[in-house]
Amino acid sequence: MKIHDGKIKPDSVDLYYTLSTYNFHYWFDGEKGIVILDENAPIIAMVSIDGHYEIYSASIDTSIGLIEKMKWTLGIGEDVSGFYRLARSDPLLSLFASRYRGWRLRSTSLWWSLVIGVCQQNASFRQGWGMLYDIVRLYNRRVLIGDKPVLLPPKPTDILEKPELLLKARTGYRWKTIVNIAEAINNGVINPDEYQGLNPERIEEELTRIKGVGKYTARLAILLAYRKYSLPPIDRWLKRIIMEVYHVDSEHAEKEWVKRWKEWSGLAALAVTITLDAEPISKALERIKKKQLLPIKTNKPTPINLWKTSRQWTT
DNA sequence: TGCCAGGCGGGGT
DNA sequence: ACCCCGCATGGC
Repeated sequence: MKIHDGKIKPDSVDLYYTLSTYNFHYWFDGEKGIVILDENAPIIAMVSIDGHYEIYSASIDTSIGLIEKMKWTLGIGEDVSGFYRLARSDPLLSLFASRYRGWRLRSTSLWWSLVIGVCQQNASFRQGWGMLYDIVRLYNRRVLIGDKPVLLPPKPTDILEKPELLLKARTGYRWKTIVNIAEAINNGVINPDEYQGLNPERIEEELTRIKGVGKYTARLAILLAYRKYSLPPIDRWLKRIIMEVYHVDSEHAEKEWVKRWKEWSGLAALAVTITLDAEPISKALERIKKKQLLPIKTNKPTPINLWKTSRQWTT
């Protein structure tokens, strides 16, 4: 049932960029997108790009702080001027900084952030997001928003009840890692609610205790779930780009990145994938050489058009 | 068709 | 501490 509505002042935030980037068609339609405020209850906000929102909850019991949570999830009120200041004079992201200044990271729960990370392991952009798309479709968890059913990501317990669906979702050998994460959260070995106040190094330590979760996956999850940007998730793809653009060797890539981006290293890493359309590495390097450093119009799936292109992925 | 890709852990040195 | 390999899939 609807428990609240209103309008947020997005301020300097562009809600279209923020809601559309790295999203699927069932969660963003070009005008409205969902923001999950409580994945268990569940409590969901339907947010329009003009700032109007409606909050729906499956139960009457409604916790306070929902509007704050919604704003936080969308990066409203977050001061990212430091990031854009650095980006302005950066050879990779200066164009992005002027064109996509209103973009903010849209947060997801630690659980789902980790699943996102696992699906990027040793896979192309297309393959990884295809897995995520299929996971959501196959587990088919739904909640009513008004009278309309909306898909939600599966809960850890859903995974533990039907782990075999992960193979149907073509996650391959990654299925085991996803089960490990679900178990860790279910057992309380991992406590997502306790980590917001910890420093990212400490969270990374905790998360990498899960077998199959390494440095890259942990850092991507920390970035997406807690908006802590100081530890960059640097994969083979970004490492090659750093070597090319900043003229450093493989061993110094991370050091150079952090030296340049400081506490914004994680956010900058994500921005690079957006501005280069997550192209495979050889294409990405060509784009850099040709100074095509803004997203292009294409029918192939990219971070900014995934919400449109994923429509034709129906399994 | 046979590579190989936005990781990772394990086993060898 | 390193190096190196296998790993499920799908896309090219």
